[in-house]
Amino acid sequence: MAAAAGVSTATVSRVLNNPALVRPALRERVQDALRTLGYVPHGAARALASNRTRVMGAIVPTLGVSIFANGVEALQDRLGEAGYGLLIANSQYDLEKEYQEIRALIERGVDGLVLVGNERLPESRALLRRAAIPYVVTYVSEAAEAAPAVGFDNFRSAYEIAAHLVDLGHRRFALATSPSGANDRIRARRQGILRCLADRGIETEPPVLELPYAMESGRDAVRRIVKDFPQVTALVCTTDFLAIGALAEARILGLAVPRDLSVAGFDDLEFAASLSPALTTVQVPAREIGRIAADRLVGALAGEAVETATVLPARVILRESTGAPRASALLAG
Amino acid sequence: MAAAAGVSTATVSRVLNNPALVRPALRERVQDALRTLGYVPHGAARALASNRTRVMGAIVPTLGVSIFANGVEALQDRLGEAGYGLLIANSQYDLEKEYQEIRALIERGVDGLVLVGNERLPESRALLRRAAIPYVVTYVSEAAEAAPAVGFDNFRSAYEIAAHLVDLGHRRFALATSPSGANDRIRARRQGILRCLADRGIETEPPVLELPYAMESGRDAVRRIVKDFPQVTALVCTTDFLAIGALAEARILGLAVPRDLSVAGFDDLEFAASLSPALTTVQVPAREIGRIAADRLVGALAGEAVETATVLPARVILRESTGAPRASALLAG
DNA sequence: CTCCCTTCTGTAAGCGCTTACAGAACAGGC
DNA sequence: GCCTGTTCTGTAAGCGCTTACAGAAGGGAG
Repeated sequence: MAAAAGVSTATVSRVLNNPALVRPALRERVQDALRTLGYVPHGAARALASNRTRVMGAIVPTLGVSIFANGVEALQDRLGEAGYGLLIANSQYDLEKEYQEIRALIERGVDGLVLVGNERLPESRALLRRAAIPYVVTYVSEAAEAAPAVGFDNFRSAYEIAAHLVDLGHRRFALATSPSGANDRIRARRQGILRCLADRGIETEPPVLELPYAMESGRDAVRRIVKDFPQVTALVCTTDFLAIGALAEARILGLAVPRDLSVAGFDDLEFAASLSPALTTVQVPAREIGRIAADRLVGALAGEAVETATVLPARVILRESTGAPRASALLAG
Repeated sequence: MAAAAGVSTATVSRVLNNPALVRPALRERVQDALRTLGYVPHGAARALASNRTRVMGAIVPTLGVSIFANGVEALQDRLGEAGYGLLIANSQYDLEKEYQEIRALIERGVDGLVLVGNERLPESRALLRRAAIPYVVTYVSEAAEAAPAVGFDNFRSAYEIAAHLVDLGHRRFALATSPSGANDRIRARRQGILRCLADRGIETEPPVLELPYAMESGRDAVRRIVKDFPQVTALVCTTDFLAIGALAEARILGLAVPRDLSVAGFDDLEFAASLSPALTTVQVPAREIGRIAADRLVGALAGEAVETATVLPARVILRESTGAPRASALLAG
């Protein structure tokens, strides 16, 4: 390659990495040669010599949940624009697996890392510290570690959606949640809901149904409510998945939503708006999170000062699945 | 590191890559040192010396479509088990962007590549040829190139779902499809449907509505049908997204599904089964595709002979959104 | 025209591994 | 105990780049 343009490899390298260093005439000669030869730099050699792989890593619980899929897509788009690649891995909501994946990504030499949530094994933190690479924690509003956070306030949004239901007149609640082990986002949502009810003077302790992460679980929740907690008029779910299942089961059982039962979700999946009734839920700024996480990482590598936390708005979207409870329910409550 | 165990770097390398070459006693001494020092190999140096990055690349149209998100997740899982990482990129259904991403991934030195579909720029093919890395094309049932295919038969499945509707007694059809440019899968589905209708002697040429890929488009389709093609009793969509929008709009307009209008989708998204009515659609084996694509790539690098094509079953799932047309419609048709 | 200073280009030393090759260690046969 | 053959380990040469350093080229002042 260098020979073809009659220059040294050093000059070629400069044309590629810092063209301003090379006199225009020479630069163009090299660029021509580059083009006609269809030269493709050797990434590994570059990485070894420069100590930068130009690849970032991201570990999300699963791509099967669209807020993560969308976040990763936005992350990749932005990183691509900045000249970085993206290595991905899934933790499956398992801290041990997350540790393994962090290790694997560090070994592959990622320049930076995007993680989800604040819950992490001590070994993971140690690994991160030793690797001395920048990383951001996402989908949460504050970082428990030195890393900046990019996300939204799960507690607060959940609090607000519960408040909306209280304002509508509901007094008897039930809560359906996916497993909260190793998932601080879900725990924050749950706590936000319970805290709101407590603050608003709801005296009846709401049943909390912790169920597997699946639509089927939402159905179970409704069956349980009908059977064991018939006074309940509002079901708050910590994810849309559960809420969608709940809506489906309510229809099957002949419960009118929201007249007999109000249902609220969280995440605002694409389908939430097209359900019948359309689902009241919290819109999660997934793409925004991905985009900003990319910027933070690229910025950190460029030596920018890091923000501690970027808290994005997560709005409650009022739709048809929540409404005032029936008068009879109010009396019964 | 080597010093800590009192051996040469060559021996350490052997312990890591081919332990059988090292005498057990020495091997353990080295492994101990490895552990206590928390040694992490330097990926780029390894890649440079061995000419293998242990990273694969995948380019999908978008992660926002869950069949691709699930496929990528399964792909990553399997590759991870085999010791490979996964670099991802999105083409956004744009062949030019796909070319750019292929180039970027090759430059990063991926050992193999997973692509979607058979439609590709000549430049992309040239790049792939020159890079001389194995790759597989997915979500299609045959490869137009030297690469093996891992997927299912879009044409055939679409044909079958159309046949189901004809069997139910439908004679007036409409077709809603997402953009088919740069998307051979969608084109195959469309052709499968049209071919079936032709084979079955449906004489009225069905209107084909090509619309943007969005739920909203499904709504548009139903409005168009009501307005311009009132005799239509069956709407066949090339993706569930459109079908779900169609179902939503039908409800709004007071059309009973399937009595007034049968609606069929394609993809079997998670929600398809929970809609009301539940959607008749084609189940796409996304995870299976990801898993097998990983195996093919890993196998090719291990020198295994390549299969030409792996065609997985994609079953039609009959649910509630399709049924016999009203008698009056039949007469009108 | 010479000298000095600035700007550009080439030389060469790595980056941290893998691996061909050669030499050391050991076992077995005589 | 010596020789041969086998098994193991060390030596050293890269892998294809980047970059510090030095040397060449060019420009202006005297």
